Amino acid sequence: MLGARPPKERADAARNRRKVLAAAARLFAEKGVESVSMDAVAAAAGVGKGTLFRRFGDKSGLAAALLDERERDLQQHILSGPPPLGPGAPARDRLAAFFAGYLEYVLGHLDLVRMSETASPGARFRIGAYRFWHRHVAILLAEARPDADAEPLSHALLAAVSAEVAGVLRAEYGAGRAAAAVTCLVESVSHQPRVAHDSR
Amino acid sequence: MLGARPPKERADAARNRRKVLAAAARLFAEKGVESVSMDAVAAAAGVGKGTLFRRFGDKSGLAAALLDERERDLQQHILSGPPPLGPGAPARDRLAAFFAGYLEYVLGHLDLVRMSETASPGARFRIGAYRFWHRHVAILLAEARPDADAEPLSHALLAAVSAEVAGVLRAEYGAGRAAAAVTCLVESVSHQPRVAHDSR
DNA sequence: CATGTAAGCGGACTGTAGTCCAATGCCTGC
DNA sequence: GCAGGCATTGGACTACAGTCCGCTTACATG
Repeated sequence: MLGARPPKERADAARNRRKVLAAAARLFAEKGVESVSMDAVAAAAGVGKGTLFRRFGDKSGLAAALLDERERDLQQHILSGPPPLGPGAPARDRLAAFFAGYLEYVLGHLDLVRMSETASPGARFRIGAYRFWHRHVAILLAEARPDADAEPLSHALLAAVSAEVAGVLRAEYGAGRAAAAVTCLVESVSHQPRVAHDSR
Repeated sequence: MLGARPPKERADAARNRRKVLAAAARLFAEKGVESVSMDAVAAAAGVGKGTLFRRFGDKSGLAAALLDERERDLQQHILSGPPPLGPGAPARDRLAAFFAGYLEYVLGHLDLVRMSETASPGARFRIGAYRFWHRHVAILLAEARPDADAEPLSHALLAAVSAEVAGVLRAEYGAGRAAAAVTCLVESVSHQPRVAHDSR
């Protein structure tokens, strides 16, 4: 079986991981994500810098780890919650519900998500969670718009709810108009277009 | 009058600006944008680091300055070139033409554009050129979709052709499918939707 | 041409992300 | 219970972006 739990985590490693996450959560809440350095996190957690980086890779990895729980929550709702977010509703409605929910999630943790997406170039697309969202959207989109190329189109749609863009939308127009614009975008794309009028 | 050419540029300053731009262009072409440090640019140009930063603000500013000429070219075509990129075609067609042209521009200078957008957080939205593209798209969109909130929606559309997203699209699906997806997105959004069937 | 002055200059300095490797101590097999 | 191997550790180290400020020099003015 593939899920043979690769090796195993040593006890001191697990302890350090918990210490780091606790310290990071506290510091980020206290001083704001931007102004907390990795040195500060390491010092507050009482571990060395090397440990921090070995475990989380880089700053975006640390942010992703902190977001993990919230993400799983949304993922659960998608996989087995009530419609329209969960299964059972038409693809169009599930798409709209997902984007609304995801936008809310991003705006609720804007700084953390931004860091997880921008700390290193292209970080956003390598995070495991992004692959999940992309897959979900692509599957629904393929159903709603069988004429379109769902995979690249899904990346294009998800671009609109990246932390940077979501942040600008809310800052410039407020949360309400931001959400409405995203919904409009998603509904426009998930509608099957009229058949071309010169369809021979 | 406002356009009174604010102060004026000192001769040595102009000379240094040219030296920096030439050196940066050469270094970037030689070694790749990512692996050239600002120190290296300053050294190659024979100026101090302070000069470099005073003039261009930060690394994204330097990249933007190098892209300036190409950008003006596209802007010219939009403002006074032949349709559908220039004026004279229906808004929907102009939108599609703009996004196709802009995607080509981004992919043609991917590393430079990426740096201009990501060197500092939110840099993309502060660059003067972005404001121009956004304005252009918003005006066309307001015409094609008077029912929609054109300004935030334009940000959402432009997100799909950011350097990060465009790069991933081309890397994963090739330039052809990337362009097709962007076109599909834009056309979907710029089509007036069917009137809701329960329109009372 | 002489002079005042402010724009411009440059490089030392700071703070941060991320790397590296010798020392440590956890776990496994006996 | 013990020993030996190897994952883990931690902090010194590197490289880089961006700041600061005392010195220089181009230009306007008389």
